[in-house]
Amino acid sequence: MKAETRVDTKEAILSAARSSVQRNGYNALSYRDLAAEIGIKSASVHYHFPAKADLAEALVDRYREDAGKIFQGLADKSYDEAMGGYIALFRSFFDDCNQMCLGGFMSAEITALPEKMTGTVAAFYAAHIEFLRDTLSKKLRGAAAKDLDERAQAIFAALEGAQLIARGRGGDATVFDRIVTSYRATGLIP
Amino acid sequence: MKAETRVDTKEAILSAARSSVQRNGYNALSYRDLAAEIGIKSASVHYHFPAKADLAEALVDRYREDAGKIFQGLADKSYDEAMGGYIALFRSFFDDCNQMCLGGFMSAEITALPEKMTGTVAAFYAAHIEFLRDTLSKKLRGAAAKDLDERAQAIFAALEGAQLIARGRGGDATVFDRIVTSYRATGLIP
DNA sequence: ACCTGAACACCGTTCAAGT
DNA sequence: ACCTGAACACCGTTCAAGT
Repeated sequence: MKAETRVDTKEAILSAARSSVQRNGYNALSYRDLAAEIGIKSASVHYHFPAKADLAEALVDRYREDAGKIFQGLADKSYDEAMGGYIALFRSFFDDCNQMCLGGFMSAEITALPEKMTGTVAAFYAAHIEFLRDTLSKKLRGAAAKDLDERAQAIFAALEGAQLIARGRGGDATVFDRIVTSYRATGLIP
Repeated sequence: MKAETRVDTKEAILSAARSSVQRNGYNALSYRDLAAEIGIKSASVHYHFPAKADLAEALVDRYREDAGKIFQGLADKSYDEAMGGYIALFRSFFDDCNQMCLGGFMSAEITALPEKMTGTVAAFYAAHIEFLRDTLSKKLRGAAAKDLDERAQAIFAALEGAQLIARGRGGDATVFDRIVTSYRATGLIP
C-alpha cells in the first residue's frame, strides 16, 4: 500500500515535534518551523493537530505508550537490572543535545496547557509510579503497598529533579550521575 | 526626593516580571502584557531591559540575592530549624497560584536564553549548595567537604524535582509534603 | 532621562479555496 | 482526504520622535 511506503505526515509531525519539545519546551515549539522541517506549510500542521494543545496531548500520550513498552521490557528483570535500566533511561537524555523528559517540561509549562492536559500528565506520572512500585517490590519484599507508592513517587521526583539541575548545568551528565550516586548512597534508591 | 516617593518603573517591571515568570515561565512572558499591567507601553520596557534575556538575567540575579538574605537569616539557627526553613521555602511556592522556583524554570528553558545565562543560573545553584553544605555540616560533623557538597547538590535537585512534580499535579502541596517525608524517611535529608 | 507610535518579521489560528 | 495562501491579532525588537 502507498500509505505504508511513503512517510506518514502525521507521524513526521509527531516525531519532529517531540524532538523539538524535548530540546526547547512546548512554548518554544513553532508550527512554522515544524512545517518547514517536514516540508509542508504550517496550515497543514493545523489540519492534523488543530491547536498546539492537541499536538501536546498526542505527544504525551505517545510518550507514555513508548515508556510503557520500555517498562514491559524491564518487567521480568531483576531489581538491579530494572532499576539500573530505569535510571539509564533518564540519563540517556543527555546523550542527545541536552534533552529533557517530556513529563518534566509539561509540568513546568502546565499553565500554558488546557485543563484537560492535567489528566494526560497524571496518566504519564502514574505509568512511572506503577513501574517503580513493581520494581521496588522486588527489593523491599515485606513493604506495604502504600509505602511502595510513596517511595516510588519520591524516586521519580528526585530523578526528574536531577535531570532538571544537570540540564541547567549545560547538560552535564556527570552532574546527573553524581546526584544519583547520592540517592543510592543515602538510601533513597535502595 | 521625588524618586523615592513615586514607584520606580524599573522596580515595578522586575516585580511584575518575576511573578509572571514564576507562574508561567520565561517563554510565556509578554512585554506587552507586562507593560499593560504597569501602565506603560511595551517599548518603555525595552528602554529598561533592551532584550528579554536582559530582564531574565536581572530577575535571576535579584532572585539569588533575595535567597541569600533568607539564607543569612537561617545561618545561625540549629540544623533542624535551618533545614526546616529551607524546605518551607520550597513549599511556600504552592501558596500563591502554583508558582515555581525561578531557577527550576531557567533550567528547563535554558535553551531559550543566551549562553551568558549559564553562569547566572550556576551562581544561583551555588548559593543554594553553599547554604545546604553549611547546614548539613551542623548535623554531619565528621563528614568531608566533598561529601557535604555532593549531598547538598542531591538534596537541592530532589527538592526541585518534588516541586516540579507537585506543580504538574495541579500545585498540590500535599504531594510535595509526602515526597519530602520520603526524602527524610529514607535518609536523603538527614 | 524616560517614554512613545509605528514599523518589522515573527507567532498560532482560521478559512475559503484548491487537488 | 489533504494541503495551501491569505488574513487576523498576537509577539519581541528597533528607531526616530517626542517630553
